[in-house]
Amino acid sequence: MFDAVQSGLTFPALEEKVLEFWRQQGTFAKSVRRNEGKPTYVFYEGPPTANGKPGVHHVQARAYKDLFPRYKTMRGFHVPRKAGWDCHGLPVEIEVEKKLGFSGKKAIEDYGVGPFNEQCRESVMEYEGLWEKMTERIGYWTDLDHAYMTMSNDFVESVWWSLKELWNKELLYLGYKVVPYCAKDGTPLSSHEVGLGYKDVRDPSIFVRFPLKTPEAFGVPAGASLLVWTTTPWTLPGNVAAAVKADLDYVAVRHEDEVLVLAESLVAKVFDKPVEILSKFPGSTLQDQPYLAPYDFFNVAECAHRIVIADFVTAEDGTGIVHIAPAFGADDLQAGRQHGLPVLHSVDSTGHFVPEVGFLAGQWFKDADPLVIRELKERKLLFKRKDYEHSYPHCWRCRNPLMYYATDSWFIANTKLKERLIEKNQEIDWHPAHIKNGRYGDWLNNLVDWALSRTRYWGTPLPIWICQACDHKECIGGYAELAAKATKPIDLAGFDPHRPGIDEVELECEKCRGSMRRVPDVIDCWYDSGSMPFAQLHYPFENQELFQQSFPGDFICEGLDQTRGWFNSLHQLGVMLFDSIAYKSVICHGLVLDGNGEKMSKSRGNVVNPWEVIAEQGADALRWYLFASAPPEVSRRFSSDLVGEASRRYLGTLWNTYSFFVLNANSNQVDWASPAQPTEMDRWVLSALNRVVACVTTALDDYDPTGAARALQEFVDELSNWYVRRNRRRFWQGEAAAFQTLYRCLLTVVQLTAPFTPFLAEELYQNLRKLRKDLPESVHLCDWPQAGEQDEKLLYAMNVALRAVSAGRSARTASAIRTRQPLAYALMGGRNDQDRAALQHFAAEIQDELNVKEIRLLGPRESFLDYQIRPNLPLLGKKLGKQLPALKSALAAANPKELAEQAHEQGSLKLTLADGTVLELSAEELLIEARSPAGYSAQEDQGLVVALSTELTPELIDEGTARDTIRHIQELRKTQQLEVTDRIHVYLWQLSAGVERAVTTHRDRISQEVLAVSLEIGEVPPDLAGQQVQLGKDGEGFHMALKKAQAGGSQGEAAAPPGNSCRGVPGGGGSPPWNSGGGVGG
RNA sequence: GGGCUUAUAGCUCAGGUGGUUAGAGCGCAUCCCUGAUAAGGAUGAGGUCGCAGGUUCGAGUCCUGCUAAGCCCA
Repeated sequence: MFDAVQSGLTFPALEEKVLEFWRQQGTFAKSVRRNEGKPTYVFYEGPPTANGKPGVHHVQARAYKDLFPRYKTMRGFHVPRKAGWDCHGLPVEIEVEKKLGFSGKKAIEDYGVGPFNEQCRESVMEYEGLWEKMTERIGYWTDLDHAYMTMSNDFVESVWWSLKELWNKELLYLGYKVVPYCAKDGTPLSSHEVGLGYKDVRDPSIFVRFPLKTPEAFGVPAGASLLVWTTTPWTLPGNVAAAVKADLDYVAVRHEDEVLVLAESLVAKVFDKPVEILSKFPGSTLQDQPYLAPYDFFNVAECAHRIVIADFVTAEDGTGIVHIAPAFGADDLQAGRQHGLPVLHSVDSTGHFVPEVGFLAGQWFKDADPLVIRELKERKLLFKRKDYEHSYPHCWRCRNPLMYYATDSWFIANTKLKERLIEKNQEIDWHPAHIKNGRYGDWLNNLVDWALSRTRYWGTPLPIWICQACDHKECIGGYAELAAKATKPIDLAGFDPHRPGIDEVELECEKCRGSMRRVPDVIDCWYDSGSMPFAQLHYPFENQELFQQSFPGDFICEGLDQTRGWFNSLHQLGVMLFDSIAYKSVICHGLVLDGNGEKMSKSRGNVVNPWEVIAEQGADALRWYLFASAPPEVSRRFSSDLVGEASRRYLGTLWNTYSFFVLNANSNQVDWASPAQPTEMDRWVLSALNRVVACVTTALDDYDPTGAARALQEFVDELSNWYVRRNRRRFWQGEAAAFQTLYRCLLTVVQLTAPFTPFLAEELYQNLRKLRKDLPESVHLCDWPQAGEQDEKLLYAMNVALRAVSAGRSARTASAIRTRQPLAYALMGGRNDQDRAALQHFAAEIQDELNVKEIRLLGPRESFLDYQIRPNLPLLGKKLGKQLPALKSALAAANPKELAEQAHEQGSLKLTLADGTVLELSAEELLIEARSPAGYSAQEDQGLVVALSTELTPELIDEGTARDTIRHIQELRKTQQLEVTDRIHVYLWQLSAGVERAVTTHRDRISQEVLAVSLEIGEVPPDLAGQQVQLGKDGEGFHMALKKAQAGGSQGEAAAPPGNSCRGVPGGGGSPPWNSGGGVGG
């Protein structure tokens, strides 16, 4: 029938087997192909760089990236999945530099850009093999054979096309960008590199006088000066303006014999002694006031050396007046751009002062501070000087302090489309939702133009050529266009668009026939990744129709840190090129932390190797943990133990249930064909199944993998620990309805779990499919299950029953009477009619589970019950407000039993408060709950009362003893390693009086339960070793022995009832007498 | 320095619109059950719900401030 479930098989080994099956069957390709022609669900792969080894955090992203496409495939969508690799960028260059032992651009240029870029090209895919292995092993289905690569000619050409589109829309321009710059190495540093080199240093901070030219204009005495603060004295020769904040208050003060202007709130900090305040005005008053520049080495147009308004000015340090040198600060440059100020490069790109700066010419910028200070002091412009310690970035290679420096850069004027970008962002379905108007919304609101240039080597070359003669500029949008305009022929067959080859290509200027050369920059590699929706298809040179169908994408998923990275570049390019969003839904996942909650990083050495976890727990376990443990956006701690825990709970339970099913299905002749009459339990579990189908579907549609996983987990737990456990006897007896029900549950769960744990799902499915050859050859080729009807009343009733059982077990424990000992009856009461009906409905299940012979349902007015009465706060809170505390104390003082009776009889009751107020309350406004009656072992849960009668009769004691005996014989069967189906001869002797009575009375039952063909009482077997059994009670006990009966012997009379065809299933005769309890009282 | 996020049991996490005794799993201790058995169940210990104020009859939940951690930006 079904393949026997192997014992001792581990999940990792099973997964390897499934992988082989998928490989042989080509299951992934089939799953994509089967929905061709149906609506497409578009997934975009955010390309990783394969020049590092994949870690657990990569597995995390890939788990989600796999889940939703698998789900959508089962929902009938066509889901092509193209892999991709990010190839360009500084990280690649740095890796190669490390390998070659280089530091700085000069070493690269000496080595040769050509050979260097060749090294980069190879390095990019250094660990491709490892990535592919990992991708396959974790079951991430993606088409690696047709992966896009951002360095391929086709990809680069599409990027060029898009740049030309922007060029034609006049969105590309040349400007300055302030970058952290190492003057020694002659290179800008990435923010990552800057972060590597912070050091605490001591720098001068100086207060300088900028004499005002016309202070009378705003009522300040002639001769007054601005008091300006700076921590970089060397930038003062580049000064072009002073900035103030418009809504900050400024004052003119008299200090000794001079008048100084500064922010009011900083007066006390700047001056040691009290000063006289002459006048006060907002910063806006100072706008455009001219001042005498500290230096006039440059011939600056009229626009400079005046006061400007800037938002970034604060009143926290200094004087509230900021010196502006646009060449040496991002804020400065921004202010300069806003107010049309010139950029003075008083220091050149090697870090030395230019010849124009007289006394400083040729000085290294950082050595100039003391010289400037001395010079200012001589000219009496220095007001005061302090030293201060701060953390300042240094070059991680050469240890020299960095210079913030304005360099030439090409920009994308995306701020022109700012409103549209913000508008379109509203269409994106962000997960978590707060990113939309939080982190990403803020970013868009504070948008600045995108600096595209990178003065590096390994990247997409910027396709802009400039005429050496007339400065005419041209942007090239494709290779054919390039070949047509190049002065020398280009062989497009062997063409490489990368540096340095492309640098050699010259064009003829269409304006002056002069020679045009390419600007040497490469572009920001974020632009590459943002281009992937069209560039992966070589659009518009090919695949025009395909692109129309696959843009925008339905779903993308990357780390939260990509908000301003890939998520942003995609959105920017989508809006700028196509006036569209680029993706509809996005999951931003959090970080994977180590077991101590620390970020995993190479330098800390706490990176968990995913291979170890996979070898130990398996890929499904790892995937399941990632899905179930926390929502994607939450950073979670990670350890192999946590994965193991999640795996035991879900995978283990599901496996157990499946294995139980197969074991029993194989040892029975189950009638699978004819529809069997379901029991109430069957109907319940099928309702619960429908509920979980609906729940998982809704959660996945809402991109909530954790909600889906947890619902699934809860159902599997209920299925195993309630449905299967309650129905074990039905399975032993081969009852068709039970098998058909469990089969349906397992098959459906296997389909539901297929996108989450694809390996286990496949393994179970292949075996379950043996019954139904009409099913597809793989679970991943199945349709997603449809949710059928749910019987809400039944679901509610079972919930009540489960709570009653739980309370009953609790009462059992408290009674100190073992569960094997049957009890005469249990009293049960509910809060309302609905709960009481539920208890009645499942009385048989409850009494069997608790091993009581009868359940007596308590009516609402049982006189011996205690009651507790509490206000129904959601109702009364609104009605009474401040009177609530008085009501509570009145209720506490009253006799709850009398009040309950009054409420039951009249439907309402009157209550007198301490202040004499009489309140009339309806029954709904109070929670009247029965409490445990005295004299019983009772437990109560939210108004549900379960009280066990603890009085034992001799008959009950005998039944208990008989069950004890059975239990010990079964134990002996196990220790003698008999098969479940083996028949036995049983010998009992030296029985105590109680045992003898019990065994004699229940002799047939005992025989049936233990599959005894004979049960000898009082006879010592001649050649068998006996075992003594001591029952817990005083002196009760017996000796026992058993031996296996010969097959084909005189079996049957005691064990299997005539006509029962099942092959040796314990308890073939149905329920034992202690489970056939009486009816339901009440 | 700014923005966003997070903070609940030893660990991992739940706790719509404020409401009654703050829950689950794991771990620990004790016990029960036992042919799904390397499972299952019960009980217990373990919480000032990060801290401090405020609003309210009532705050884990709403408001303000602070602290810590993380991410992004400067």
